[in-house]
Amino acid sequence: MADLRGGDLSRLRQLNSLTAIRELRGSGPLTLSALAERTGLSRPSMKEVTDELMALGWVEEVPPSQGTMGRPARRYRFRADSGHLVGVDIGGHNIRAALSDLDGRILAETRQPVLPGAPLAERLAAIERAVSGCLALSRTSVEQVWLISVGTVGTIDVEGRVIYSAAVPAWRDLDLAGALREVFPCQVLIENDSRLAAMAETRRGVAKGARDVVFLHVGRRMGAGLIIGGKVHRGFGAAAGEISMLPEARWFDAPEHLNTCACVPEGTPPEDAAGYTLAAARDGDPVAIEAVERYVDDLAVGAAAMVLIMDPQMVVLGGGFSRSADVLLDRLRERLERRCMRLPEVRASTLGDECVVVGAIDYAVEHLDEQLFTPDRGPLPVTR
Amino acid sequence: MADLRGGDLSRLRQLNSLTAIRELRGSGPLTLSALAERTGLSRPSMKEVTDELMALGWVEEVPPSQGTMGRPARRYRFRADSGHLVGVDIGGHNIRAALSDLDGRILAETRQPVLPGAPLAERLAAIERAVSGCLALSRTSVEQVWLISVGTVGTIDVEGRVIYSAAVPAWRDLDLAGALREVFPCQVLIENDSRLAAMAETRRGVAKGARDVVFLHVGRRMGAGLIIGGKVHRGFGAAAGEISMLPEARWFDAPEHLNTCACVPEGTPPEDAAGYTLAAARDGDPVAIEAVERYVDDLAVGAAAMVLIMDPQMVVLGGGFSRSADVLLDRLRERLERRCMRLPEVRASTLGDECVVVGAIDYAVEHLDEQLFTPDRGPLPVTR
DNA sequence: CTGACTTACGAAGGAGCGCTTCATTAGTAG
DNA sequence: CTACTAATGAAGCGCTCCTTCGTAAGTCAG
Repeated sequence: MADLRGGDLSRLRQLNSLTAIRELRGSGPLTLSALAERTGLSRPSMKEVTDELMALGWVEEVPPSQGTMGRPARRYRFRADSGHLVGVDIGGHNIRAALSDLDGRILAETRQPVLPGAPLAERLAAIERAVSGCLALSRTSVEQVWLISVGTVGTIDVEGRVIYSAAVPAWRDLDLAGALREVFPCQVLIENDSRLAAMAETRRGVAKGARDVVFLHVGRRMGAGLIIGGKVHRGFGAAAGEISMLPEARWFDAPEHLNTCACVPEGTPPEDAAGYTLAAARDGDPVAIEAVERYVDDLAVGAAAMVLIMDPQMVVLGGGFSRSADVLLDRLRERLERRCMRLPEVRASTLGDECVVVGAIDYAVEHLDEQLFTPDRGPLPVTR
Repeated sequence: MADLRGGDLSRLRQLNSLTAIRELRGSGPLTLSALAERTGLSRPSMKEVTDELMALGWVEEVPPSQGTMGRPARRYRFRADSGHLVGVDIGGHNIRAALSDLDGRILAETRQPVLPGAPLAERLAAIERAVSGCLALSRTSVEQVWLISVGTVGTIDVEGRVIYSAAVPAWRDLDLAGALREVFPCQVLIENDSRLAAMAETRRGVAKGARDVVFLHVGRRMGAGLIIGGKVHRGFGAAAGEISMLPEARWFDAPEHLNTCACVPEGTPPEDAAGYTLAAARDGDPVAIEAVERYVDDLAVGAAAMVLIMDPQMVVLGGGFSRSADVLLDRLRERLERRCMRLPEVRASTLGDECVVVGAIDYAVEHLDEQLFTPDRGPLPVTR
């Protein structure tokens, strides 16, 4: 039930302006006639609307397309460059940042390595360096950034305070949103990284267009993100997807099967062990295959729980181990098939390491849209 | 992002009419001034809207309230009696039906006993008897019924075809919606009964107002229904909530702890065994308590999985065993607290056996609202 | 290069909806 | 009976969108 409310005449104009913007955002430059047809308005009215939007800086004219019959029509397009969005991925070893326009098109990316045990101040400084780097790369000033969207491990409450973070202990109880707001003069959004990755996959990855998606983060730690009805599902206490806490789901220690496999040569750094096992399994090493089988056995229990409870359209395998999806996918499918009523599609992430940053951007775009298209908050800033 | 679309001037009127209807439905009879204030319109405009709605039969005038200062204001109210809704609960042993007005206020209820093994035709006949009974009780003709909403065990696909039903094998592959549509000349909705019970609890039961709710059906069979964002969550293949299929969740055989308890006297009919055990546990029988502990141990695993994955605001315990909620609730809470990051509220259903019928009615109301308040489908039938 | 054709533009006039304003009406309080 | 209160109903205005028309700016055929 949409939040429709009638009202003044001016409200009707507002509604029409917003539909126009939405159409322009959705499909490149459009002529007046095309816009009129899509929005259902007459051409003269459409003209008035676009004139207003141009004056406000939301829309601009582009050169008419040539070679058509008849008088060339003016074309208009959404000014995606009238503002910018920043996405940040705060990982254990790396901090990634990306800058995008208002359509979520990525303009620049940077990465700042950081030691897992680095103190708080150092981490925050690295975040600032990563973001500034992006801005510098595309010659954008920080005032042009409308929204910063951050993904990190752990659970984050509604106000952007970190509740719990196993990977980055220093994060606990930190008012992350507040700390970032002091550095960057704009709105700050914080979300769990698995949820943002899930978002990215449904917006531009392998699950594009799906409404209900379960994203499995398989890597040195296990995590999950849910998309329900096309939107990120946070849960009442922002703790949705934490199935790895349940011993019976057998997720928490699952990676140990890969880490402690006998096939891993002595002296291998612990963070490379699992990767080695997966590679060995691909090459047919029976010991490694045995370890992978046991790993997927465990992975499938928690995954089946999520599938049975949610009945999603698709399960997406992401995170570090998803590089070895060829070794994992069929095995996971086979086990899910056995346990679930209806086997959803099971696919591997296509976005790789950028998954979370890109998801942060997509999350920001969604947030922006929501502000834009929610009546009573009115078309946002004007002619920046 | 609301489904806002601008358009014609008449569209604005439509929007205003709908908000007026919504306000009137929400809070009893209202005067013009009150309506105007709530919708944001001016009084003269409001008058025009209500005149139109009266002409269409959606709204009627009621006598003005007396004893107020100044000229008594006309009062208007939504004509909830201008149409009717029917809810049906197809259980193993009973078929319940209820008739309500368009606000979901229940006007009549009936129950038809039916044998678990009854053939298809007999069951359908019982449904028809139950519904006709309701109509007769409140002297309503079948033409006045806008919507029939049915709850049943098993999974039902989008078109109303039964995919799977453990309790009623004859149901399998039956086009239930189609069969009912042949008998009743109106729209037919089919849903899983646990989901409808969940709906009832969030609409008028113990979880009223909550947006994310997990409903646990505890009884001779186990089931679950999810409410996410205030709406029933079906899942992509209408199979959401089927966690009892997962052996590791330990739900499927959980009731056996109660059924086969040594405390149950020989000769007790099998359907009463669990109830006996629960009652004995309440009275302090240590053997029964032991069985209940084991039962809740199992129940808590699947429940914890749902809580960890969804992070709901509330868990509602419903179904036959919830009559013994006093024996179960604290034990369940204690186990969930141990397993989950954040313990949601855990409460017992307050609606009892009528849960599913009432939920069916609520589901019908929601469906109606959605049709009503979704633009482009326009205010439904006129002056019935 | 010219004329026919196609398509878009822009201005003018009209209808619908909501707003404000003001005199009128129907009650209660003293 | 009079003063006061609050709703009613009618009149006039402004905004938004619509339809209709003549005009402008291209392409295409000869």
